[in-house]
Amino acid sequence: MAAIGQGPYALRFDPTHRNAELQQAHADLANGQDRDFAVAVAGRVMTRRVMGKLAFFTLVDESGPIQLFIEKATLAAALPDQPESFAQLTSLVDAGDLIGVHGSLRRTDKGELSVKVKRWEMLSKALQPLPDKWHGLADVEKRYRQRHLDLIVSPQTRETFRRRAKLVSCIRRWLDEREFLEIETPVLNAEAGGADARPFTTHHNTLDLPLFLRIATELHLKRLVVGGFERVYELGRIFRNEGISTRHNPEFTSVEVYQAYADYTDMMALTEALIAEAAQQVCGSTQIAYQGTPIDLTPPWRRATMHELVEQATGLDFNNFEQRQTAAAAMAAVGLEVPAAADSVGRLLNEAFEQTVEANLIQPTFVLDYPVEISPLARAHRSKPGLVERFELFIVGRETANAFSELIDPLDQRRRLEAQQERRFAGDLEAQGVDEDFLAALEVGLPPTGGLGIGIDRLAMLLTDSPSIRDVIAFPLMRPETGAVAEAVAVAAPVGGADGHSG
RNA sequence: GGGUCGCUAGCUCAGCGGUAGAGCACUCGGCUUUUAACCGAUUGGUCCUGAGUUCGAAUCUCAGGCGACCCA
Repeated sequence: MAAIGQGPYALRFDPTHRNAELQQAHADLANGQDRDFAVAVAGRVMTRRVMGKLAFFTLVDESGPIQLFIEKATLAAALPDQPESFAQLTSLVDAGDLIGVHGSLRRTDKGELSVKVKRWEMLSKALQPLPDKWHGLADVEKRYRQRHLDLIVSPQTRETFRRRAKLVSCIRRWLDEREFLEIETPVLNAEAGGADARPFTTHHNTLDLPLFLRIATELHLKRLVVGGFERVYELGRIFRNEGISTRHNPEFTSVEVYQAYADYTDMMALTEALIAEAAQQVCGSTQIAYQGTPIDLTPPWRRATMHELVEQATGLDFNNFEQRQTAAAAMAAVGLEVPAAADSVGRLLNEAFEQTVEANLIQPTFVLDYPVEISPLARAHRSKPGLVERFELFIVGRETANAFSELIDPLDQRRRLEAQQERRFAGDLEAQGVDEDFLAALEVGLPPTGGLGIGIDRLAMLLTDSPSIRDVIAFPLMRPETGAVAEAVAVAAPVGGADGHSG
């Protein structure tokens, strides 16, 4: 590189066009014709075809590819003082390098719109070769661990993350337009509440304080509603210390929405409208396909109570059961498992639901009216004893949203959280504790409020037709490869006081 | 947590008890209409790790690592 008087890593370059713009604007150029139109484009060289004094490269920018028509005579005429420009371009530039070129347009005899190169410069030299240009990255593990390579060689991966970005911005826009205010709440908390899940733990050095990463944004958002913000939301990352599967990543993204003076029926309407709009924006239709199955997201969606669905699936009417033992016997009689941890009729109902109904809810379905035992933050149902005003939305058998008429009675809330805390003391690591700051806020007065949480990753899977949550998370959590573990431990252990850039 | 499968060159893969291979990429040479360019030559290896069986192990056995999928 030194031989041609420039370094391998340029400072900057000014492209005049994106490749796709050129393809579109000059679609009328006939085969074999030149167009004296000055352009500069930049991108990554993906393929090279050199044949003596003529060469064709494919240059890809974010918008797509364009061919470079590289003719020795053209380069020599444009740069009479640099007779070696063609030889340098064809010998020094490899597939994978980022270059910028200036030239005019020409459509080749074979019909490929090309930039006829007059000048070129190396913008960034690649030291590592690209994956196989034909097969790409087939190894799933490498795709996740080296996502940058996956993005370079897989248009499908690029499209997935474009769609995810569009989904997120669409949700924010939709809520902003309806005067919901996005307020960021703490990730680090002394108490992890708002959901049943094991939290990650960390530690604040100066305060010598154990802290938990949030498992939900619920409690803080409701405190903001107490404070007078009648419509709030937060779209952000939450963390749950649980296993990894095609549907679970330890950090994932949710949007929680709270609307004062609303109840769970209002949240149902909101959920339908928001997700239908997102599908329309991201997929161009509310009728989509997921892994070959047609999914119709056109509102209104099916609504059914948990009791109805379980009865349809099993023949068991849980309204008839007052004792756990009776319900357990009935479940066993129809061949369902009866876990010991499910210590009430309500928990058994939920078990029966999970075992027999959940996976079959393919089309969007609102499942209504959950047992109070598994819903400590939801308001008691207005007419059904033992139940709460709660729904979960299922699509392709997966829980995609969860909403309640929020529990606003501070005394009832305290009793519910204390019951949860007892379960925690009894060994249930996912049970919540009592958050006194939250309860104190409720005592000031939370208006009647509807609350909703949507799992962004699962929605993104649906709208990008992705079979695994890792396909919609750019850098999913992976166990370090062998060797990296010992190294990481060695680096982490002895450090004290050096805080890097955070000061 | 259990089961199944995978791990060989930078990438995609073959080899399955007897000298570690192919295509692409890289390097060199040739070529003015290619687009998986082509032709010729060269180069490239911790066969995931360790132990065992064997005259001999990428191959068989065991243990471990990482991953994928299914189940709980």
